[in-house]
Amino acid sequence: MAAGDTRERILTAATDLFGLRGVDAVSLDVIAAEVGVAKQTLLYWFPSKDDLVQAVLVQAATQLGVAIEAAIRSANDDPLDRIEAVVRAVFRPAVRRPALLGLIREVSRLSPVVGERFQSELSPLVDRAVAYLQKEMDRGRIRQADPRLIAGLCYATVTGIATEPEVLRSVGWQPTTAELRRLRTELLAFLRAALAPLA
Amino acid sequence: MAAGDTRERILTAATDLFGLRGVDAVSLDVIAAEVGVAKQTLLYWFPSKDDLVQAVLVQAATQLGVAIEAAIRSANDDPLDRIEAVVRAVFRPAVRRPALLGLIREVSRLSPVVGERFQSELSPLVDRAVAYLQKEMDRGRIRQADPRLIAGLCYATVTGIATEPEVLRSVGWQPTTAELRRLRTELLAFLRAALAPLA
DNA sequence: GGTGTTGTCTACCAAATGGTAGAGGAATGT
DNA sequence: ACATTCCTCTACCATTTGGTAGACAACACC
Repeated sequence: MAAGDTRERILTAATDLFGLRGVDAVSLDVIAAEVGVAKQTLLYWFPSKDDLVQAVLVQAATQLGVAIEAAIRSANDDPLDRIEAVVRAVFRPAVRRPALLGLIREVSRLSPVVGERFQSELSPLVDRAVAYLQKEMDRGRIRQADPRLIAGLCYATVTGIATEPEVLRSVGWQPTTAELRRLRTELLAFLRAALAPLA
Repeated sequence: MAAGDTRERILTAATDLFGLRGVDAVSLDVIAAEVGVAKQTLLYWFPSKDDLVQAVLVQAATQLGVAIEAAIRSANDDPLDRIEAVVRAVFRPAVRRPALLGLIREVSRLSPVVGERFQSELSPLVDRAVAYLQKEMDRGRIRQADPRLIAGLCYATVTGIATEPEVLRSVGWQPTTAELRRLRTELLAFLRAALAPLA
């Protein structure tokens, strides 16, 4: 077995399970069983459950950051196009692995030290986004508003819709490929309308 | 002590604690301590934790339904005004007791039977909302789109923003009264822009 | 006064949980 | 050949959790 392989597999399984059922609801035994390894092996790679949670969050934040970075670089200058590119970049992995965003929702419940660590990992990204929104508002290319709250609202919309399929199911939506594309289309139209400068 | 008082106090404490920390993270002992009563007293009123969770959810859904119903009746005919009234009605209790919406987010993780019970409690409300959106789209008073997904998107935005104060804190937001009003104002402007018919 | 009924309690339990102790196998370096 | 380091394991433990058993007091009904 290749070195580091076990660690990787533990991280993957933990990300899926934590995101799906919540950190508290998933025991080390369950993760160990999923990976096919003894519990002590988990505790060898991650000395405590908190350490494992933190590693999962940091990895998730890093992957998210990379995906967003790439999306921004490849998009054209128009802010709505740029935001659309970011949403597309986030939407794809969020749907393929709903665990990832679901996990972020958990941060508030974790021990403060883990939460702070995660937040410090993410805050440069957030600051940049807010500054960008402010700049484009000044140029009149998106609707005038509080850029901090606009960032929060966009985040809430995207995260909420990507992590609550059961809510959509309650309005008769099914997670088929076609319906997923439709959802993404509607989400983007929704955000464009919400952000476009008033005519 | 008045009859039914204990039961009421258990329900209230359980709603707060479940919504704040998650169902799995809150033990019966903690709830009992919060209420100031023995654990067995909880299990007298609610034979199992699942029963307690279900009671909490049904009560929350009922209260939500009543608040929305009242808001709709008192609003004027314009659909955007009507939606604003509903959001205001939901926003107020959600902020005063963030537990309530936070709990609804938990439904997907609970035992299927509890989830279904809750959904059947809520689905008439949802169906009505979707039908209403469809009607107003046909009349051209809100933007043409899939009414089911628009309902989901509005829900995701409101719920997300009301239940994730730590996300807002990461953009420098503080939960003061003034900031709360500002948040509500921006949320309503965001939704109005997202839903208004294209010019 | 006796006989339920209702509501609360103390005492207890089996299972699950996060974590410790330490053995052992397999590479690797010397 | 031997020691060391790396990785995984079995065995165990203290604590916590949801839940049971049953005592006890207050009250109602007759």
